[in-house]
Amino acid sequence: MSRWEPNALERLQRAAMELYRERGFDETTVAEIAARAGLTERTFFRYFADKREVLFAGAGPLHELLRDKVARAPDSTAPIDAVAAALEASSAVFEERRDFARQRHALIAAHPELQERELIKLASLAATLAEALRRRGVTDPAAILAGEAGIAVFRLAFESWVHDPKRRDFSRHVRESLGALKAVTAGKVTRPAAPSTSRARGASPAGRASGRRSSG
Amino acid sequence: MSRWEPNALERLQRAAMELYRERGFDETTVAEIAARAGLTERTFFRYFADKREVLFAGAGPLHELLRDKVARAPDSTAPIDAVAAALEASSAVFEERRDFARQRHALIAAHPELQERELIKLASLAATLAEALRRRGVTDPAAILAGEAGIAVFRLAFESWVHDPKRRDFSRHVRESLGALKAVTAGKVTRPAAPSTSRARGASPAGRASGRRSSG
DNA sequence: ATCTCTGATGTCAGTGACTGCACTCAGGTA
DNA sequence: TACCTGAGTGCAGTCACTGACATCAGAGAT
Repeated sequence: MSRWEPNALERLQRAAMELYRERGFDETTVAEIAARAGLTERTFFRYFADKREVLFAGAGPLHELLRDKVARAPDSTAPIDAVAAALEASSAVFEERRDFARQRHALIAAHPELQERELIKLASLAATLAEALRRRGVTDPAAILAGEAGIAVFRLAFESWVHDPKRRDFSRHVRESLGALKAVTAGKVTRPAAPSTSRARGASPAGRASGRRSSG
Repeated sequence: MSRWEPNALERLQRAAMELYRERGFDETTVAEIAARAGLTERTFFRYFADKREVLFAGAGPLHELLRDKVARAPDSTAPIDAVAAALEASSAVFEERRDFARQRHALIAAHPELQERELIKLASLAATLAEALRRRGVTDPAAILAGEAGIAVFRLAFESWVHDPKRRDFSRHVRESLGALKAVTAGKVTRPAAPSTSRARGASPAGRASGRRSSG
């Protein structure tokens, strides 16, 4: 038997998530989180750098997974496709905890200060992807841009996955978003033709959200 | 004669910039900034929501410029190119204050908490671009992705512009970065051939923009 | 000339995030 | 037995940020 309950870190994360959801991020104090976890404020700050970080810790395995998948892509694979394959492979990570992911996403969406943290974490993922590509010999503007593009795809895919009433797999949303990105950057997407009966939103395989030029 | 010195906001911004550069962001207190501007801490917080915001206020005109340029692009222009045209048009804004932009950029690069704020401001620019595209009739996954892609281009262009020893125009860096993005998302960039004569193939118009770093 | 209203600023007294430093104490090891 | 270590605690302090209220020059009204 040890002196303290085990899993202090997980207890803190759980307590924080509960309290942020119950009464809001701003209305929750760190002391309250610590108390619910059976610890003190001082201990909270030993585990997490600040009040926001408690929602973002633990991204290490995701970084490793992406690094690994990019490294293992066939030699002939283009950078953007190696990145896409890595993102698709991360599907399992999210599918496993769909509900948690949704709750966390809603929380972040409601608080700008949490969005800031989310964005810098995503930038860090982009950097991981770029670095993995460099190890494959991809040179720099391309490596950086493939990483950034991958994260743009990831964000859009995540958003539509979270809200997908059909609960289709995350990897499917990644493929659709990538298709949409390729169409957009190829200049294949334009304004709709004059009558504009377009159905907004949604996310088809995305390729043809297009007509061909013109209209008012 | 008015009761107070005019331009309180500008004085605060200038004082903050000076102090952050002189002794670092963390080592500067808001009270010190206010004092240097001849005001009190309380007044600082009337002008800026927090200690970071003083470096980011005043983005309104840039948003308006981008919105306007996207709106005015010819009907036949593809979304990604309308966005690129808007970014190129913003060149003047940066060229006018090259030194200030460099100093500010160095400051942000050295402080993660400032990067967070920078990222959310860029996300807001992406949203502005996406909204301007929607007004042109572009539907949603495409509008969002064109906005995000534009910001990825913007970031890369800004970075290489700031470090460009040849001091070429910002708009030129935008064009090069856009070319690199198009090559990457078209899958035209791959690892170098076996003998590795470096220089990734197919990065056509912009492949070798900003060659800081290369491969790994 | 005085009156009043307004807007920019100041004063003051908080709250709570975060930090440095010294301390406790069960369990393992020499 | 004595010592060390690792996980957590206690405490005092700094500073970002806020709400409530006070001040006071100048503009316009009377």
